[in-house]
Amino acid sequence: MRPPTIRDVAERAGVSKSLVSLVLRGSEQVRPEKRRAVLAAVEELGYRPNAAARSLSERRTRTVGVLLNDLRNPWFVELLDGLNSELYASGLRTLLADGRLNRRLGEDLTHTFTELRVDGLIAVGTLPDPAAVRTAAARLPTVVAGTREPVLSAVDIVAGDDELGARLATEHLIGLGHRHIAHIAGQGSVGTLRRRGFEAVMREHGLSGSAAVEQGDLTEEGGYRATVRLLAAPHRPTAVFAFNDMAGVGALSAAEELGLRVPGDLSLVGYDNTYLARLRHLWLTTVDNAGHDIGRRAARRLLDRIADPARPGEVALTAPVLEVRGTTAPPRPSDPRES
Amino acid sequence: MRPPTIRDVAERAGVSKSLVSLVLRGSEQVRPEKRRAVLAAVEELGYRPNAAARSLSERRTRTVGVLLNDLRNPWFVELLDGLNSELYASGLRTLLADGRLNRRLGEDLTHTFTELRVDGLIAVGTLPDPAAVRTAAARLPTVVAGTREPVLSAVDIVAGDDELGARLATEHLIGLGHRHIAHIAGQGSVGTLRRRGFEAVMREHGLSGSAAVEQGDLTEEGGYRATVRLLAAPHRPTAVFAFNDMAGVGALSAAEELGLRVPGDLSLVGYDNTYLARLRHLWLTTVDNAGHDIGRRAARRLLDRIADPARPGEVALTAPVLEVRGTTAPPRPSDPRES
DNA sequence: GCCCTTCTTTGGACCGTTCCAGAACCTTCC
DNA sequence: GGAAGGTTCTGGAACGGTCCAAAGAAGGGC
Repeated sequence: MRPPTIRDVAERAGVSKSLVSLVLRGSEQVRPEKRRAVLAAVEELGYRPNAAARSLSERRTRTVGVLLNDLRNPWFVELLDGLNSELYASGLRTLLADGRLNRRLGEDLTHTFTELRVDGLIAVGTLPDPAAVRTAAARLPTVVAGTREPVLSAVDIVAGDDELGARLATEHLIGLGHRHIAHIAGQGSVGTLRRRGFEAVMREHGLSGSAAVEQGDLTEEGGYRATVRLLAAPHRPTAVFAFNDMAGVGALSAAEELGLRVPGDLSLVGYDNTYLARLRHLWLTTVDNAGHDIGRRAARRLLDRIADPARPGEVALTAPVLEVRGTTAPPRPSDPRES
Repeated sequence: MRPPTIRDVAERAGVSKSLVSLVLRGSEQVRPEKRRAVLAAVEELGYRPNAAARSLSERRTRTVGVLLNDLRNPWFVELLDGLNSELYASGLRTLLADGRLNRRLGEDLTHTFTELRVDGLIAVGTLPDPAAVRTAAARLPTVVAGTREPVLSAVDIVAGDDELGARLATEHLIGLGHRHIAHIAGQGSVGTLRRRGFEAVMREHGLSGSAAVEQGDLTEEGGYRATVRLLAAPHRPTAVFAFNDMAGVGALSAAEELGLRVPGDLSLVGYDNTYLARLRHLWLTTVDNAGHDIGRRAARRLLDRIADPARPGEVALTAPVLEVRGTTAPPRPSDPRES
C-alpha cells in the first residue's frame, strides 16, 4: 500500500499528470472544471506530494539548516522562534542541528547539510567548530546570527550590539553610585565585546582602577565560582555585571551563600533577559537582547542572500535595552569602601 | 557550477556510476584498486551524495519527525537530547517541529511530515492538537514520549511513571511530618496522573481532609497565582507539591512575597529535575523524571516499530526518583496548625 | 468556412540516486 | 579446452515530481 503519486491522481481525475502538477502549483491557466476534478481526486486519494521528488526536480529543498550552539540556552530558543516564524512565512522549513550534541557525536554538520542540499544556512551563536561554518559558507548562502564571528566574505551577520549592551549595564551601575564594579566575562567574541564595553565605560569614568574582571563561562556554575573569587578579594566590588543571565544567577547564589544581600550589599546585572531573569524569585536586572527580533532579521537576510548569493556580507546590529528589575540599587552609603 | 553527481565521479574514476554507488555504500565486492580510484575521485571533486535523490530511490528518508510541545521547557530539551543520540547511532536524523509555534502559524504538522515522507514520528509531551497525532499515526510508525496519551492502536508509549513520582513527592512530605499539603495541578493527562498520585497517598494516610488542590498551569506565573490562592486560605498548607519545576519556582516567589520562609514555613517540591531546580539559588527538591533516558527508550521503540510497523503498541514507564534538595524540611513543631 | 491567435493540455526528458539482471572476467576442475 | 562457478562490473529501469516544447481546442475576424 504505497502512498498515491501524482499519476494516480491524474488517472482518477481523467487528466495528465502535468495538469495535476499545474493545478497543485496554483496555475491560472487551468479551466475551473478540471481544477475541481483534480482537487477532488487529491482529496479522495489523500494525495500528498513527495518532497524528495520535488526537490530533486526543482533543485532546491525549501529547507534552511540551522546550526545551534546549545538548545538549553533559552535565548537561542527565542531567536529560533523568530527565525522560524519568518522563514515559515516564505514557505521555508527549518532543519535544526545542535552543534554541541553533534560535535559530541563526532559528526561534521556541514556534511549533513550539504547532503540535504539545504537552500541556506543559519549559524546561531558561538559555535564549537567555526571552521565548519567557513566550509559550509563556501557552498551555501549563509547568515550568522547572535554573534559577530566568524566574519566571512559573503556572509551576513545579525546580532545584538553587545558592546552597547554592556555599556548600558555598566552605566546603570555607575549611575546608581557604584564605583567598584566587577565583570564576569564570557567566552568567544560575544564575551570579548561585552567585556570591552564594560572596560570602556569604566575607563571613561576614570574607574579603571576599581574595575575587576573574572573569567566565567556561560553556565550558572561558572558565574557562581567567579563571584566567589571576586567576593573573596580584599577590596570587594559592590556590583557585578555578569556575561549572561545564567552566570548572573550563579552570582546571586554566591552572594547569598556569603551572607550578602542583593541588592542591598551587592548589585547584580545579567544579560539576555531570558525567562530566568523574569522569574519573580530572581527578578534580575538585565539587558534585553531581542532574540526574537534578531531571529526574524536573520531570516530576512538569508532570504535576500538566497535570492542573490553574491551580494557582499552586511553586519546588522540591534540595539539592546536595559531592563531594570530587583537586583540593582545604590551601594550602602555607609560603606567605607565607597569614599 | 552545479555540485558534482555520481556520474562525474564515475567518469573521473573511469568506472560506471553503479560501481561508485557500490563503493559508497560499502560493498565488499569491489576490487581494492577500483575502490581507491573511486574514493580518490570523490575526494578530488568534493562529491556529496544528494539526499533527495537517494530518498526517492530508496523510498525512505532516514529521517524521523519530532513533534514537540514546547522547546522552552527544559525537560523536553533533555528528552530530545536522548532521542537524538540514539537515533543518530542508527543513522537517522531528526527533524524538529515545535507544535506550539506551528499551531500559531496555522500549519498542520502532519502535512509537512507526510510530504517529507519521514520514516517515523515521535510525539513529545501533551500536544496542542492530539487529532494530528492520530492522523499521522495512521500513516507512519509513531511513538509517543513523555506523556501517556493519546492511546492509539499501533503506537508505543514511553513515559515517566507520573503517578509514582507524585507518590514519592507526597510521601516525602508526609514523612517529614507534614499534614496539610497542597498540590498545584497541571493540565493534560500528565497533570491528571500526578494529581491522582498525590490524592491517593493523602487518602492512604487518612489525610484527604487536609489535602488541597489548586489548578495551575505549566508556567511560573500559574504556580505563583495558585500558591497565592492557597496561602490566602484560612487553613493554609505547610507544604506544596507543584506539578513541575516552573510552577514550583512560582510557588517559591509567592511564599517569599508573603513573608514565608522556605523550607522553614513552607516546604516545596517540584517535578522534572530540570536545571532550574538545580540552580543553587533555588535548589528545589524535585522528582527526577529521567528525560534523557526516556528519549533514548522512545528512540529504540521507534526503531523497532519501523522494522515491524504492525506490532501492537506497548507502554513503557520509567520509574522517577526523588531528588531531595533545599526546599523541604519538617514543619515547625510549634505550629498550632500541626496538632 | 478558413486562417490566425490565444488558451489549455499533454508527452516526454530530466533531476541524481539505487537496484537488478545479466555481461565480462577469473579460477578451478575434470 | 571447456564447462561450472564465482567474483566484479555495467546498463538501464525505476523512484515521483517539474518543466518545456508542442499539440489540441476555442475564439475572432474576414
